[in-house]
Amino acid sequence: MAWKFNSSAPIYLQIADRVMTDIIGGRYPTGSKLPSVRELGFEAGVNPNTVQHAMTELEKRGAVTALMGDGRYVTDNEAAITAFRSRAAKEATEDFMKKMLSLGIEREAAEDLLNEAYTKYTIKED
Amino acid sequence: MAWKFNSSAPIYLQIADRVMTDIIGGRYPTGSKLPSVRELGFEAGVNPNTVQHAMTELEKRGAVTALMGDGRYVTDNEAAITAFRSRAAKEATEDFMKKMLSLGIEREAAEDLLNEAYTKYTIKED
DNA sequence: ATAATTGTATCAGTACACTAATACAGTGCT
DNA sequence: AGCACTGTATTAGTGTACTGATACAATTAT
Repeated sequence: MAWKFNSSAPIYLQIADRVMTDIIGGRYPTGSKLPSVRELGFEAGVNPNTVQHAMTELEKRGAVTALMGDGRYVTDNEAAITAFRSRAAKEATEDFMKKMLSLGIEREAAEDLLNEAYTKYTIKED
Repeated sequence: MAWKFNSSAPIYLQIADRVMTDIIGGRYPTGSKLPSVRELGFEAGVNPNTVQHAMTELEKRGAVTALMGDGRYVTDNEAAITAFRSRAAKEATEDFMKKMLSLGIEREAAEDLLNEAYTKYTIKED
């Protein structure tokens, strides 16, 4: 099934972010082999060249390494991935806080909303 | 001073979102007059046509109304703005929660990070 | 009426994301 | 050696965001 893309950002960046999140979240484990650009392109419903573009981005960030003729691998540097996770989490958290403040929503109300969201999500999952 | 834009999303949408957030946050009060497209274009450092595009977007959402030859006004429908705020807050909250979960960060850790962010922010402000 | 300010529309040009097709380069398997 | 798989590169074409210039339309103030 083709992935869902947001028209407001370049597809290659959305692919890069998704794969990056999958790496950080452990769905592509440390040192594991990634699907080929052709495979991912088929899965996502985009041209392999677009996936290639996304992967180049992830190499810039140091998250993956390409081996000519072999494939592409998640970095085996566990510490680096931990650092990626910390950074991504911190950014997401601060962005969330700033967004809520700019909407005129104070700390307590924001925490209440978050609790509500988690509760609703948890109930759904049980 | 020109606004800061993220290269990964169309500028007109970033302008639309910023103005929308300013409306919801009360920096453009209910029923108040917005800066002209030329004024905002100068302030943001973009072409007036780009601002026009952003404003058309906000009109689709029902947040602003244009009066030919006069100017552009925030809707005077207080309830609608409250609804915008609730929706935006809910979306931001759920996006945050999903992002943290996909990063492999559980509820408690996420709440800790949020508390940390607020504490740090509050200390800075005092 | 006239001037000034507003929103709106159109046109041409630039930049770039994305597609598509194709070729080439390197590795591993048989 | 040969095949199948990988990543990489190149080229051409399409769509669209954005700029810039310009013109027109409508309202308000003088």
